[in-house]
Amino acid sequence: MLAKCMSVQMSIKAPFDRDAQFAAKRRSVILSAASAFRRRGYHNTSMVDIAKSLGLTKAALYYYVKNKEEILFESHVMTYDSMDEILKSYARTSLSGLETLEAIFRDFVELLTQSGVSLLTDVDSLKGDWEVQILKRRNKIERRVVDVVKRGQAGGTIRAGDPRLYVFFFMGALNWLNAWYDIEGRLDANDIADHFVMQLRSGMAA
Amino acid sequence: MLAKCMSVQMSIKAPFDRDAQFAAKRRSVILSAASAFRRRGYHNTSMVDIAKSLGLTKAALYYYVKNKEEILFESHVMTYDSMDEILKSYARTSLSGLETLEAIFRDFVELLTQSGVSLLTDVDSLKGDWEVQILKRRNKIERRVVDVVKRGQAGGTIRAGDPRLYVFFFMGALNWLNAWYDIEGRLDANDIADHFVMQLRSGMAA
DNA sequence: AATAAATTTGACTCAAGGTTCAAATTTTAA
DNA sequence: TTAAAATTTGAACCTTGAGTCAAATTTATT
Repeated sequence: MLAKCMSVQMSIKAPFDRDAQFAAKRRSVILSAASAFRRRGYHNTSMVDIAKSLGLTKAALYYYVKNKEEILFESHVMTYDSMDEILKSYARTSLSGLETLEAIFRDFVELLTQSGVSLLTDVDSLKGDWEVQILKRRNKIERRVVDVVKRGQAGGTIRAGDPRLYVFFFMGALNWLNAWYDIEGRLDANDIADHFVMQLRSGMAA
Repeated sequence: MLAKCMSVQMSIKAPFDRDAQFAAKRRSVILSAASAFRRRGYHNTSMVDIAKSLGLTKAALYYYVKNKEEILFESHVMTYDSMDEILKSYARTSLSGLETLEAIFRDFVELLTQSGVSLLTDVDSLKGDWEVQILKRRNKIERRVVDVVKRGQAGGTIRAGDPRLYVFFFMGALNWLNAWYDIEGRLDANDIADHFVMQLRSGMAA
């Protein structure tokens, strides 16, 4: 924790390596933990588990992180950052509403199958402000996707119906991915993405 | 626990009330807990919480139940029992594959929104044989639904494609229901069922 | 009313696992 | 080579919550 406090004052002189290395290690702590959370769940993953998978000791983790809850929080943040970026990349697209939705959904599926990032459901284990922040971000993302659906409906590419229900429906599919993806090893990530997008399209096209 | 052991020997003489009452109370312990698990998650729900919501003391719960894990196990069992029943009721139907699937899905949605029963995701918190049993039941149900999809494909009512992926897709939607249903109070359970079935149909029809 | 069975409780034990910290070790820079 | 900073550790601490049990209380039976 010292390192992080120092870094602000030292950043003028300190070589970039320092901070970068610290950040990289911190990041890998969170990613490694996130992957364990996804498979075994937050409460079934102990700090010792996380530490061992990195060749460290439990105590060492606290050099990078305030506490276990912060790890959960940060892993959510990472996921939402990636999703925000995806959404942003389609902000001024010339694609139709439906096409945009398809593209976003495909990127989401790829995000969750390819990278280590995962959609996390243990929001209830976050307390107070942390929980609030994460729920806000989730809502923000859902709202943005809902807007795309509305655009598609206005433009006539997406069928009528409560936009929120459309979004909930396929966000659920996305979420469920975590429960079986790495288990059914024989399914190819691309096949999944193709199928899901196909089902999204035929389920929503006007 | 005595009561349960006795009941076997005493069942000849004992008035039905006794066992029935015990079973009813045990059942309500499990239902009440399941509902809390659904909202807050298994690990965020303590035995004290469960007890309080029934006007009891933690210790009293152990009169009806071996331990906390058994509650989780039994609540899964209850859900799967209900689903089995739904599946069974369409075993010898004359409906097409697609129509059968729609009907099943509608019943599933209603099961999860109307009754206290919930689809539970905390399987990882079950250990050893208990986990195995529950996973077996889940697989069995998924396999049966997959069979319906295959039947629909064979009969030409459902489009081609990996049947498992179809099932995973809408089982995910079903599952995600738990995450937002009772929060968004303004959505009517029937509207949800209607929408979901509509999206299922248009997403899978040949 | 009296007795037995069923049900509930308060007070306790116990283990798991998150967190802390001073000391040891390693890395970096002069 | 050496001193300061960064990183890691072992050994404890501490909180939470599951599970136990003998005793108290309630309910049913004669």
